Amino acid sequence: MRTKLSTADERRPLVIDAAIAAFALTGYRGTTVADVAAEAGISSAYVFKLFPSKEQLFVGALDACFDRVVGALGRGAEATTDHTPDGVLDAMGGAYAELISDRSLLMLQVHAQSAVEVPEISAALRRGYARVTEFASTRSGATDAAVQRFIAFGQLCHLVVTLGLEEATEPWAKTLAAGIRHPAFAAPTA
Amino acid sequence: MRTKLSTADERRPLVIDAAIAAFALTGYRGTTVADVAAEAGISSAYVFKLFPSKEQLFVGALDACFDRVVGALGRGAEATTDHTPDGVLDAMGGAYAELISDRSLLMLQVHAQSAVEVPEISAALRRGYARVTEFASTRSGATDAAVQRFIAFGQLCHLVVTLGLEEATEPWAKTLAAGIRHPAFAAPTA
DNA sequence: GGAAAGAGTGAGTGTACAGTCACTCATATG
DNA sequence: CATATGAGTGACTGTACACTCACTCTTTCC
Repeated sequence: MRTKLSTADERRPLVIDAAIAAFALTGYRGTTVADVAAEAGISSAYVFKLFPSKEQLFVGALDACFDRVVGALGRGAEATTDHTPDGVLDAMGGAYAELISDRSLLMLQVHAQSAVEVPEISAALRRGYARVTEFASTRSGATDAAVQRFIAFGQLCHLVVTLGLEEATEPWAKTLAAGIRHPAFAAPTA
Repeated sequence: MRTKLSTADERRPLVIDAAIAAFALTGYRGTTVADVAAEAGISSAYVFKLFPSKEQLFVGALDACFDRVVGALGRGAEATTDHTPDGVLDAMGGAYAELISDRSLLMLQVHAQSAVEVPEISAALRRGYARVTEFASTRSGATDAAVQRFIAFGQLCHLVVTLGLEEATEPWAKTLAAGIRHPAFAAPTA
């Protein structure tokens, strides 16, 4: 049979996945709803039946992105044997590096930061960073300074990946990328 | 007299200024050439006489942005009395905080990072960060690790300003914004 | 004065895109 | 079978935007 119907509630998360992938490539303004629809394998008209607007679709993708980030941090923290605050933060960093190996989740955050003039997106981004910061803080028990440093190097990681500096050979690029955990070197999760 | 002609070479840098302001608000895709033209007080047709394309206009604005950043770092380094590597880096940080007090230069960098799928913009951004990193490194004489940290906290600063966390009261926001030099507290340049 | 060069614009053109609508088809249930 | 519900779409609309072009007005220089 040509058609395989599923329910809207089943379809929505799949469209969110497609939205993460599509928006990660070209950002909020640079990506069309038709792009997302194509990635999801449905018509764009149906995307608008599942989500009220492009804006809400992006917000849904961003929320899902932070769900995964927090989940990864939690799993990283779970897996480490070094239970000192710094040890836990370090394990979270490793888990994050592994999570973002396909770049989509990372680029989505970068693109969201560039769409903060849309109030709903700004709010979602704040929500997301609030969750990440609070989780890193309470789960690790690290000092505020250590948590701040953790996030700062996370942001540096975004820059490094965005500019593709992991494979660059220029000295300045190596300075910035030093020790940034490349997916290939990421510690196994289990 | 109604009209006050100036030469194209005089006009171009003014349009660059306008482009920095306009693109800073809504990013590369979210800003129209008409927005830039309005900011510059000329017609959009003339913007296209002065710059070959919107893309080149954005690249011009981005290059000018990094000119100013490097200039500010240099002036900051010049002004400090603490000539240790860390002292110089710190002075540069203060100068940067002051420079970005109007947010335009900061937001332009954020938006550029979200437009890296445009090759020319990606190249300009790499050029810019190369200049900043190399300058910070050679001018301060600091270790690679210290320079990396300098840039990492610069990126954190971008996040803090983008999300407006300087004035936020939530604990997580204070954790991220702690010690980020707010323009109001920036050290005087001279 | 007059001609050349350049500053600057109004009015377009072609295209792309968010969102809508009327519709078709599949499935479920009595 | 009949009818209702909901999945899913093709074709459309209105608008916005990058870029062009033919044109006018100003300045300069002989």
